[in-house]
Amino acid sequence: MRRALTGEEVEAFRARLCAAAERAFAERGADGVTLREIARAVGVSAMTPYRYFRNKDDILSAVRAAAFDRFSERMERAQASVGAAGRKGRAVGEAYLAFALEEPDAYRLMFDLSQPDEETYPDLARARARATRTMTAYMEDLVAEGRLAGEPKKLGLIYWAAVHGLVNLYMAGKLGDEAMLREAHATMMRTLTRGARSPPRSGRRQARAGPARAARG
Amino acid sequence: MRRALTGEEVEAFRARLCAAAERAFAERGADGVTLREIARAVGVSAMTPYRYFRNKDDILSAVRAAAFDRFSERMERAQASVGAAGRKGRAVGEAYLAFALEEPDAYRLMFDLSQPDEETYPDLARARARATRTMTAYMEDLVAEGRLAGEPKKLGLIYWAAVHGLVNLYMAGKLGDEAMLREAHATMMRTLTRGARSPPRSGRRQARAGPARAARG
DNA sequence: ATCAAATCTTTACACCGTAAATGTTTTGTG
DNA sequence: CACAAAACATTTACGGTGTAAAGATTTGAT
Repeated sequence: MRRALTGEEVEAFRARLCAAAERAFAERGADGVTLREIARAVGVSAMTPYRYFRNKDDILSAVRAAAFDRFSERMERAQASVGAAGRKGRAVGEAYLAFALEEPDAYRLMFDLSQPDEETYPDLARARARATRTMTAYMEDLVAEGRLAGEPKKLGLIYWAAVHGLVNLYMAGKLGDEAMLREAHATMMRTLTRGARSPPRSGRRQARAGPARAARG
Repeated sequence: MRRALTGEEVEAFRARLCAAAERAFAERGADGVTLREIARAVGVSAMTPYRYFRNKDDILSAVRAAAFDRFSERMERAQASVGAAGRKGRAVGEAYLAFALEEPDAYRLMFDLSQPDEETYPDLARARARATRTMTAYMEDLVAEGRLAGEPKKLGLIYWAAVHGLVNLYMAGKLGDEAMLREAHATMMRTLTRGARSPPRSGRRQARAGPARAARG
């Protein structure tokens, strides 16, 4: 019988299809893209992609998962590249912005709420969960060192949500140019950090050490 | 010749089409909806909607504009319903959350970045601009009263962006249930407000009066 | 050489958006 | 009343879509 493709070959072809799909999505948006068009770009007949992906949503979810993974890797590298916990916040924030600005189409795709439920795409769910973990992980250090007060996970989500919202508004054209985005981001980070630094009742400078229990435990 | 429809009649029919479109969008998402299906729902032939809207994007943009207007009205009512500027922040924040929770589909549609550029849909652009104004307007009062320090417009955008991001994460399923969202929202508001309250270098309680110049002009 | 599985292509179908042609109703004019 | 014509609505037509099913082709094992 005809030799079955090795796992590597299959992966390579899936990657080629994904690459073509990614380019197409970047140009024409998720729903403006055609499976036939992707097939043409790869130089294969219209139905061949169905051998490698269940359907169009499947290929889309693969592209999205890959984007989440690139994102996570970048965030993880940003965290690893600085030693002091106190500088991780800035490093992560800047990496986040850099990703959104360098890969706006990927970013849009990642957080596009109108895309199908990811419950049926475990790879996408996994990639997304990793991103969530990455975005909240470094908060543990910051809280442990007493630089921020609160529940680390919740704090991480709040920071993440805030920046995510800012990028969204920027992409919707409500924030002017890139410089405005950067300035708003800096202000936002400063504001959040100042607000999360001290315990609720006292305005004094926060001591450097101590577990700094959260206000609402 | 046949009597021309009055403006009211035209508007009424447009409204019926929009209502059907809105329901359809809510069930199947913006791109999963068919013009023919909308026509069927209204009980009219497949091409009739083209008499009332240029094309599918046109009807979609009308639905989105209407959603923005409902949103703006709600925010404006929330601001008008409280007298003291100091309570406007909470009122607006709660109204925002209430809208997003009561009309999640409308909310999703409003902020769907994968929808076509609104440059060609002036009604949508206008409705969106009104929402932006509404979301930043009450910050003027808060800064004028010395409750917050900074440039009001930028502050407003930051608050808005933060809440928007939180709702986005919630809708992406990253925030658990509604109670989690509300708690995260409360924490976020508290954190932002504490961070924006005092001038940068001093931890002392902010005086009640005074123009409170922003840190960066 | 033949077989049969793996791979790829072609065909087929229902549906889509929408342009153009066609039909239908209503009303002012003769 | 007849009728032209405008306004409104429908039908038809076309190229494109996602994808199921059938057909064709390749290729290692026998």
